[in-house]
Amino acid sequence: MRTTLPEAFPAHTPAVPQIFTIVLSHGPVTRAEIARRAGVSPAAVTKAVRPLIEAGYLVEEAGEDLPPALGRPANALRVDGGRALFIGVKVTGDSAIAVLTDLRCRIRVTRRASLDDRSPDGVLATTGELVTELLVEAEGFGVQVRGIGFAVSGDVVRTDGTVRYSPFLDWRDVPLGERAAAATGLPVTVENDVRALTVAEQWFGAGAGLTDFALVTVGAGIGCGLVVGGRVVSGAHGVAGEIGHLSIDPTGPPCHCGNRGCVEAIASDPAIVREVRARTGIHVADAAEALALARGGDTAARQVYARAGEAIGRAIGSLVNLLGPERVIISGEGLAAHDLFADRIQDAFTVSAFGTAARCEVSTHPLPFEAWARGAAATAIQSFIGSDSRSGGSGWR
Amino acid sequence: MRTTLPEAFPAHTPAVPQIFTIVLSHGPVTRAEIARRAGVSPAAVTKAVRPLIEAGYLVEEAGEDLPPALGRPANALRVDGGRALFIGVKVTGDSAIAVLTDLRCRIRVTRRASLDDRSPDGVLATTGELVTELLVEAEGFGVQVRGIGFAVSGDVVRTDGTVRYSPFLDWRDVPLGERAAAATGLPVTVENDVRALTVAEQWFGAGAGLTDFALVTVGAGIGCGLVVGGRVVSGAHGVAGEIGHLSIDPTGPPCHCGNRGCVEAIASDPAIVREVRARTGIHVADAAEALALARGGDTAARQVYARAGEAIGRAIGSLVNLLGPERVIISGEGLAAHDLFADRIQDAFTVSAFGTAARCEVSTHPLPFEAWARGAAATAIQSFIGSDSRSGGSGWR
DNA sequence: CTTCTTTCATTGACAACAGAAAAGAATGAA
DNA sequence: TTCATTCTTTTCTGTTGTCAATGAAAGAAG
Repeated sequence: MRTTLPEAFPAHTPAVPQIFTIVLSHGPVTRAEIARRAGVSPAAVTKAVRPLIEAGYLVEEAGEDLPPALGRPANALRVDGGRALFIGVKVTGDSAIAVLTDLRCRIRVTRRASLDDRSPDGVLATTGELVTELLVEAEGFGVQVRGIGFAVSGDVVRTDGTVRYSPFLDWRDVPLGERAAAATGLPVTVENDVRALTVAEQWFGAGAGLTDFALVTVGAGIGCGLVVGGRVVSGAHGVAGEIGHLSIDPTGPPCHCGNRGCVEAIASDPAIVREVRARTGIHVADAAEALALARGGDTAARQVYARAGEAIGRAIGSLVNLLGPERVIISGEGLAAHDLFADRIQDAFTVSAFGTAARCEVSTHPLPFEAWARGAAATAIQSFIGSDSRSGGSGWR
Repeated sequence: MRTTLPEAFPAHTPAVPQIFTIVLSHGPVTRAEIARRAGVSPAAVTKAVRPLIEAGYLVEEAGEDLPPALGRPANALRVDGGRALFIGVKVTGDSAIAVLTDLRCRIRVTRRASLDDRSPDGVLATTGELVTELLVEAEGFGVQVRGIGFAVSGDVVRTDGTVRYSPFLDWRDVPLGERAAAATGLPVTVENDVRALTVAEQWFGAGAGLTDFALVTVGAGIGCGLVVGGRVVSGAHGVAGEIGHLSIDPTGPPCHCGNRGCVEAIASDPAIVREVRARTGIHVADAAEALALARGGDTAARQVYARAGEAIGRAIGSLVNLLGPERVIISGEGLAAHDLFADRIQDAFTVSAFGTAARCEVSTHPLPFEAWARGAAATAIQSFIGSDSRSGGSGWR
């Protein structure tokens, strides 16, 4: 027996997605504050939030305000995360991870599976099982799952749910969204993995409330999500943020892209492993072993990490010079080596950043691997509340 | 005797600035086409456009359509540039240039003056004279000047018309807009020079109709204006596009910014002069002499230009990898040496650009020096038609 | 203990805007 | 001549959000 489900999201006035997003990312917030942030009248806020409160998506926060305030005390609003569930799926080259989140993108359940068959059929079969399991879990919460998001690395067309090209999966023009929607009967969003993670950070994470920031992910590859003027950058051809192929040193090691000295050819896990082997003569098997060697005090190995940090710092310097963001968030599995290169990143950045750009704050923000799947869920939430159509607006010309 | 002046711009419906901008940058265009581009109904276009036609800002283009069309022939609209005039002023370290343009940003009159006194008072005096002369010229057209734009290099706060810091002028926190408005009684806009030029290109130039492009200016410095998602990028702290301080080579020549191998330390006019002197032993006085030497066949000098081209190309590659624009437009006085480094720019870009980013078209687009002042006028036009408030919109969070 | 001030929230009237649908206009095709 | 097609306009209608006034809930001031 399942409790009654709330109706579709009552986004019947255009300002609703904006207002809801403000409440979502700015915690409990008063109507007056919402009105100021959104640049609309308080009356408009009152009218917009009423249906949301009635539908249960927003609740009034009792008491706990900033006590010493003049005038009538404000009633803060917050999102009741429990009124809707979402599923986010991250697909890598050899595994899939899926999370069940609430409307506030808090992870409730996590499921993983290894991926033997990378073909579209194989991936759909594996992720389909994960999704089914999570849908069963969801029944325990008595709340319906309102959307599924997929995060895939590569060239993804969000608007039509197509994976144009994914090197890791060796996919070309796969209508993932369409197929997954057909299989599950639920709304499906498909987004590039880094952009999905960026959306999650923009709304719920270290980028909350910022209009200009960058998220740099360090690990098997070096990726980057950009938020400029409050909007996630997709580029004219759907590809952007390729910070991994910024060439830092024209005499640096060759990169698989054909250029030399790319950050990815210096600071990605494979590059580090390769370089540690070359410099120490020790055949480390993977990034973990290379890291252990460096932690053990091997000077040559430590130098490899130092060099990686410098490359990342310089690349971030370039990014900051170009875009002038307020913050750069470094994340990814590669942060395991944080202690070995964090200082180098900061130093190289400080040297590279020009003028006021140096005001940009560069910080590391470790994220568990589920965060990638959480990012996928965030895109599903975005779509559910009707925010994606708007924020993707043309900004005309 | 002066003809009757049109009233203030009738932007009484929110869609007017957008629609007017479309007509402005897409030449004669039919209402149906406007509706498609703007994403509004044809009815809305009809209604929005009528007051503009009545006020004389738009006129119906007779006949000359694309002849072989089915159905009722369309009536194209175009902007009547002659119905309003604007003044654009570009201030450099040693001179000021001012242009009188029409509403379509076509230059009608140009005036220059050398700048002996760079203090705010001195600049206001000199530019004030230029503006006065142009206002006199404007009377000959029988049309009122509706706004003045200033373009200044450095950190400029457009919203309040303040020059926060301009190294060339040695200004800090100068309320240029306020003072100029008080002196002239006209609306004044103040914008960073590269961003102003970018606006002009976005509306009237090589970037017309593109949502993602970059304008790279080569000359005494290396600058860059960015348009991402249809909006000019200003960065969180008002500074962006510092492509000149992208470091291309960690072992390159030192730059005044403290880093090494910046594009500006390799490819700016002063850097080229310095390097040509060092390599040839010939004491060339300025960029023109260095250029003459290279054109004369001096191998060492030619290599300096080749290296400059490579640096620019690599920097553009970085930019394109990060932002994925549709086009990069190279301009500036430095293009005088176009024949000496254009190939190198293209080659270096092709090597640096990753994947689909390489689809980006890199083209040179020589602009006369007045173009900088024209950019300033473009910002005045933008402000006049009420487009700046909108396009600078928050895109929330 | 009242009264004032301040801020937040709500209400109802109102104006503006955009969309839908239908009609009209102007052409080529059948 | 009639039809099909496309562009443009008109009228109507519903939605949105602002305005201005009002109420609510506190602290501050006398």
